[in-house]
Amino acid sequence: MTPAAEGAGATRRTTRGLVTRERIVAAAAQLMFERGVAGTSTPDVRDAAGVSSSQIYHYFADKSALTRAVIEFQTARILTGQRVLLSRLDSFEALRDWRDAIVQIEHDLDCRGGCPLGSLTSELAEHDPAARTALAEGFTQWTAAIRDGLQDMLDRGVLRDDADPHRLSLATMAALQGGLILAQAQRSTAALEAGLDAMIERIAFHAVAP
Amino acid sequence: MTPAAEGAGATRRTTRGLVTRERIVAAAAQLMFERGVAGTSTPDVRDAAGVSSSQIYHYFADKSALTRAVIEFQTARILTGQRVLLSRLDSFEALRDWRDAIVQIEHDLDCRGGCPLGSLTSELAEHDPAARTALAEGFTQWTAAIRDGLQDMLDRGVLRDDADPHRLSLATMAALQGGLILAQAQRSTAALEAGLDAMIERIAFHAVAP
DNA sequence: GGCAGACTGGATAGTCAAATCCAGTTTTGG
DNA sequence: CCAAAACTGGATTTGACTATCCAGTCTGCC
Repeated sequence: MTPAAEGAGATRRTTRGLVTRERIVAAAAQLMFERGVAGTSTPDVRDAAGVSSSQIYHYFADKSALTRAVIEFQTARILTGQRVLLSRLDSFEALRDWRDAIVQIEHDLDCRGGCPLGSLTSELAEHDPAARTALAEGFTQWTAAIRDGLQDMLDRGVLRDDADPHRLSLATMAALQGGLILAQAQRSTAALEAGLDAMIERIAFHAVAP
Repeated sequence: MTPAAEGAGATRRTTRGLVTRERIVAAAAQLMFERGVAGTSTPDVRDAAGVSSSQIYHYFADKSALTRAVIEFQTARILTGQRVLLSRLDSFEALRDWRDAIVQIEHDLDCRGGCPLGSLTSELAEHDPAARTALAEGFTQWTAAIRDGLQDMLDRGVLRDDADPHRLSLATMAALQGGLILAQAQRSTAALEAGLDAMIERIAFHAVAP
């Protein structure tokens, strides 16, 4: 009946339908970012997206499926939104620009909302296995983007051979996520700045001597 | 009518009542840690604590008040639970022991649950100001415990004067929180280990030369 | 231009949790 | 030991949210 559910195989929808679907996901993403998943009801999404209830269940099997679409949406949003910065995260200057941009964004938001993926993680990881997997994949891609930049620095001889891009990128992502959590709790970017700065300095420790 | 609500001023309860109250908080804390606040209903807490519904509302004005009590409970639990390790977090050996203990705990939990405070933060910070304040205070105390150990190392000449205990403790807490989030999403302690190791190495950078 | 099916809107079951009420029991202080 | 208050248990009310249903509309295709 409902031909699509989600996923790849099913009969594709019209352009108009896909636009509507995307509008629902975008509205849900915004609301879930602001209020959390549990704090976002389907009537809320309906009103914000300017559609009717049945449409949500036309495009998504249930709220859980919608949530998974939101995770993919946020992952894509982060990766494309930071593409300019991430694609050449291959020098200390670029690292510092990236750090400054993140701190600036958080500052502009008055430290509200944390990380779009991090917030979803603590809310969903333990009772929605599919969501947890999708979030893990999102973090993996994000971390990989950082790792690639560091690998590039290593290949170009900016970093010494004893630098481990994979481990450093994991540590950087940890500092970022924790910094965002603390920013949200304390309404201050101090921990975020300290965490990212410490990681950049840690990476700089592996730089070839000036 | 309900004389207590919570807080300091009101008529104090009997020992028996306080024990019951504590049993409710402990049960709620465990459930909220496992399933999140929204995923924990008052009937769940009632059953887990072995009390009846009305008792919960006898001791707490509403679910929000219970949640705040859980935050204080978890803060106290962390600080006392890590007291042995935190009280003398004043050498590199102690730092590594602390790091190992945290990784071990997370490993024993199969990376489930994240941080008791971190999980609550992303769920509550944006729609419960009192909870956000309580969480911020919890993080501040926890971070201060780390900072005191680093300050001690600085005072004893283990660290050089250019080390900033406050900033280093903030960065360490960020790496810890982010590491726990990533552990929860990826069911692996890799990022937690990388983050904490990087911070310890970062601190070691300030050590007086051997 | 007209038909099949995709798409939409609002109304509505059915479920579950938050919070209240009240009758009965236990504890505490004098 | 006795009264007053604290405490307990379960039933109940109220409200909100998830998910479904169905009648009507719009779109794309021939």
